Amino acid sequence: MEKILDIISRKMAEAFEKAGFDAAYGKVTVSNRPDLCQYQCNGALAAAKVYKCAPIQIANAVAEQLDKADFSMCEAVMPGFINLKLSDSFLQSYLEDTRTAPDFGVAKPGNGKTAVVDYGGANVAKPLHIGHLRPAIIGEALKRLHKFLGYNTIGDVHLGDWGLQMGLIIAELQERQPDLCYFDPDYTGEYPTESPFTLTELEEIYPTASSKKSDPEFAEKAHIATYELQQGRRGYRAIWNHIMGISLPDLRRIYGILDVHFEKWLGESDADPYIPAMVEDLKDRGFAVQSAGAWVIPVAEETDKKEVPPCILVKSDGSAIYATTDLATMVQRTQDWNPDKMLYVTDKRQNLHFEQIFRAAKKSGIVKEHVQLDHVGHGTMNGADGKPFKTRDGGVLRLEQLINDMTDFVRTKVVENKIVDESEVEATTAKIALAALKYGDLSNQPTKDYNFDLERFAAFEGNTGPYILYTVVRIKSILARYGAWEHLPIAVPANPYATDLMLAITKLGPTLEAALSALAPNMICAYIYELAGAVNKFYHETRILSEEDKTLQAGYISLIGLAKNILETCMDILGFSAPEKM
RNA sequence: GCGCCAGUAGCUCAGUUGGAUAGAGCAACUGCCUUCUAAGCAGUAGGUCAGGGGUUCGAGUCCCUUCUGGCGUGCCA
Repeated sequence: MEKILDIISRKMAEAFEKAGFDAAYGKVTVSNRPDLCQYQCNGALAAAKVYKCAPIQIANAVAEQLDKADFSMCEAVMPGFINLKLSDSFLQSYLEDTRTAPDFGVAKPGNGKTAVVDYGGANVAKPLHIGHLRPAIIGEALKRLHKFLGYNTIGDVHLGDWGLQMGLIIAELQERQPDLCYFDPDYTGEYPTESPFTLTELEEIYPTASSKKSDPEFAEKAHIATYELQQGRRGYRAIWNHIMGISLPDLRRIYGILDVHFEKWLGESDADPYIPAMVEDLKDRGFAVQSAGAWVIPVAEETDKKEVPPCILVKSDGSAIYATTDLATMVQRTQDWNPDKMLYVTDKRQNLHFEQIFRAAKKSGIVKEHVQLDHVGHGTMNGADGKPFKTRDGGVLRLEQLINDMTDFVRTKVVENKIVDESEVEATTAKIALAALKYGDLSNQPTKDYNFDLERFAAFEGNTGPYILYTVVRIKSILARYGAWEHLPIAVPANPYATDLMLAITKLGPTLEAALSALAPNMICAYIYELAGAVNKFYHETRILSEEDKTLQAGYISLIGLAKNILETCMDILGFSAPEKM
């Protein structure tokens, strides 16, 4: 469906042309003075300069050319704005088209193209912590947004399972249990299927090892272990398998609670088979050069305002680094999926790294020129006091603990309100808590740091996830009492609250498209907040179930039904959903 | 040093192609439940958009500059 602004702009452009001016000035925007009009055109102000006459004269001439059937108001006002209000018939017929079209008539710019979203960033051997919340939530939302807008999407968790961290664990394990068969280079038998450590132990081993990186002797051992693992040393691979076997189910479980689902559970290790050939090829074609003992790809460009260091392909000790696995992953993705777009959702501090590998990939042809590469660098989540989020003892807060805290907080309120039966408390609580958590995060711009304030996010009033859910629940309640409503046409006479709601509904398509091109789920949050507000105002001012004019009542029902469907669609893109009652 | 990002109401934040009177929420104060869920709605109050220059008919938005804070700056991810 053509967007409403495009339709009006087209009509405005025609009017400009008829009045003897360039059609390009006919662009119409949503009014920033809703008290005066619904839409406005500022083209006459810009045109005045070129045509050397007063903007108001142009505005008047243009306004006269507009078709009065489409507008209940079109007037030129000083200094030269053209203010517009749509006619009821125009708006209603547009809304009826929206209601009946598939996916509300939203355009599908994806058009079957493939987008890979790389957004988990979880490290095996390490429990998910609060730092993993944002990439999971933002990535999931961006993936679903792409899918809704017509992309074939592939979400890949891209596990951190191949770097120095694995060497650190192996080195630490060897110090603790040097007699294990995994460390015996002469061992040729089968390795035990049972892991020598539990999940809990593993979660303690890694941080301990990591804290010993400053010890040169230990660091050396870890580097060697990393190298040998990557070279395929049997015993180390066996340990690696144990780590994966223990970690993955737990990662899946936590992501599952967040309703975050990956199509692919690949990791850095899966890129490993692609590394040798890729490195050889890059050397052969002269893209990789030796520098300070390492092989690097120079990626600095003449136009750079800053110094862009080369992309390190092979470290001086011969092992792979994250740039290596990331590039090899691009090789794999291109080969297997041939994507048109690759998105990386990680902490914004990795921005330079992605700049480097994007350049290296484009320059060397690993990724073709037309492929869109984007790094969605998100900010840090801080505590309510604005300082880095720490537990009482100064440690990093686990993601699961954060979810539990939110859930406990919400559960108390759900129980107090006594709206749902005891048997439904947990399910309702989970939905509200998830909405609170996700909306609280996603409503911020991805790039910005923000302060996590549990009570504020879970507050049952204001601009929060629960507010959106509550709006949907109210509509559901009315619809359930009314009966079948899905096929009722949109037919609501002029009424300021209904009109505002209808205007809000027409913004769905433009909002989703803008969110896609800006990679900004916060735009969708702002939209559903506006839409929910319009619903609640309408709800407050209109008696629906007690309306005696059945035709009018059917129109009301159809309108709120459409609003509910749109809210639920947007919520689904953001990754949460409403309960039946709350 | 260089580079990137941020600075908007007491607090947390919107404001994405430069437009009329800078918007929400929280907190404060005031109204509205015998009527579809008051987790709601309506209202009051709160701003030299960090400071200073500039471009423009018009700047929170673009350019320059200063200040403050955060981050990055070749073998961690």
